[in-house]
Amino acid sequence: MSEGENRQNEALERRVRADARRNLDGLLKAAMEVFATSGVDAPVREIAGKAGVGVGTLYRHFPQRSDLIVAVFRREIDACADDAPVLAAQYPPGEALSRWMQRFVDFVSAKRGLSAALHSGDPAYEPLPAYFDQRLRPALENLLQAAEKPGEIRPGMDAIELLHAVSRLASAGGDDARRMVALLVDGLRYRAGDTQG
Amino acid sequence: MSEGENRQNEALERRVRADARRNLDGLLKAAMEVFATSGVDAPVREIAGKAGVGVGTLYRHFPQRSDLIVAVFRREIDACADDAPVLAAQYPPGEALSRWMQRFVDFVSAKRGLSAALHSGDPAYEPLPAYFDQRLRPALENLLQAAEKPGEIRPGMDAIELLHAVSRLASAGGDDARRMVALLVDGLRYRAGDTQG
DNA sequence: CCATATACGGAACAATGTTCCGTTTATCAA
DNA sequence: TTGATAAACGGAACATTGTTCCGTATATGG
Repeated sequence: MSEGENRQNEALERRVRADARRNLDGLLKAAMEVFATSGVDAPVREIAGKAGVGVGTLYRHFPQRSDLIVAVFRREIDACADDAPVLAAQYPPGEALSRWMQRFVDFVSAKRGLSAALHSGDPAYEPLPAYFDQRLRPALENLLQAAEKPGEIRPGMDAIELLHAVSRLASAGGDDARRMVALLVDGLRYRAGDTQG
Repeated sequence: MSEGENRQNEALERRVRADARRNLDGLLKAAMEVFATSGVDAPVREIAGKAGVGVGTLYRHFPQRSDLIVAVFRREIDACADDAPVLAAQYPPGEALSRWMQRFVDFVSAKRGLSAALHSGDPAYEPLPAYFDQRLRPALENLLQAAEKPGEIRPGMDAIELLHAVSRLASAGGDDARRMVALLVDGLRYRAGDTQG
């Protein structure tokens, strides 16, 4: 290959058109707003309308409805994961765990439809649980290990399993969700230090 | 009113036609089968087809899709409630509670879509949670009270709240669901006998 | 066996996800 | 600046599914 052709090895074949990027951003913004008010089941046309584009344009950027939902939720997951180390540095292990759990509950409760998408089983949403696990599992694992060491909770709890369970409980929303998650965490504490059956 | 008109006070105005009853039964049977294989989201036409009737007939008996779903699930709830007193008589309170919970988990897990319908929030499904609560709450309340008395679990747990939480966890299905519910029940045991803060 | 209320079947309608394609336009190079 | 062209756009059209409507068929009671 000639050096001229190779300049900027990636992004060689023409950069994305400005209107395309504009519309993609507008669609994400519109979708976030619509999902927040009407829920994730809102008609595609409503989102396209709010973004000021045709449905064809929407489908060019997000080949399936679910792709748009996934794109919107993806960016909401990071902030939650990043809070884990902060709380770990700020509180004793057991309390850091409790607090992050409540933080997580509030997050899932606020995003109506996240839990449903997560547990739908529909392969179209598969990238969402994948990202969810990849990002949140290490966060929770660190908290669990820190609390295991001094014997505050039972050892060997699987982080993914716990994460999924809590996200299910969280979908109830409100104080019920918070109480039930607290109860579940208390389950981790029950007979935590036992060595005999 | 004359005594002649009053004979058999209810069912006075012409008894239901035999074909109507036949079709209603057939629809329920078909729906149960279809729900079991294709899930509760299966098209109405599939159910009508399997029952050998037109969609008009289906809608005559079940004005909304959800009414059919509710009708199918309703009858599945009773058997579960009736097991509570049996287990209570057979095991010590704490174990009876654990065992019934697992029984309940298996029940909800088996009926894919029950949990979703239960927690959808759609007013069309309102009769379902209502029946669910009415039938299962007393069953669980008795188990809880029996286990509270000897101090095996913390007092004051709300049966409905617990029921809803467990049905959410149960929708995961499989061993994960069983483990998480067991963990939640252990939460009830954590510091059960404490009297000071 | 007739009259009639009841039930039936399926075409038609409405809402919504998705595809298609003729039209418009941003980008690049001359 | 301007023209060629690949890329993106818009929205009509299509497919699927819940629901309604109404002309037709039939079970029931006399």
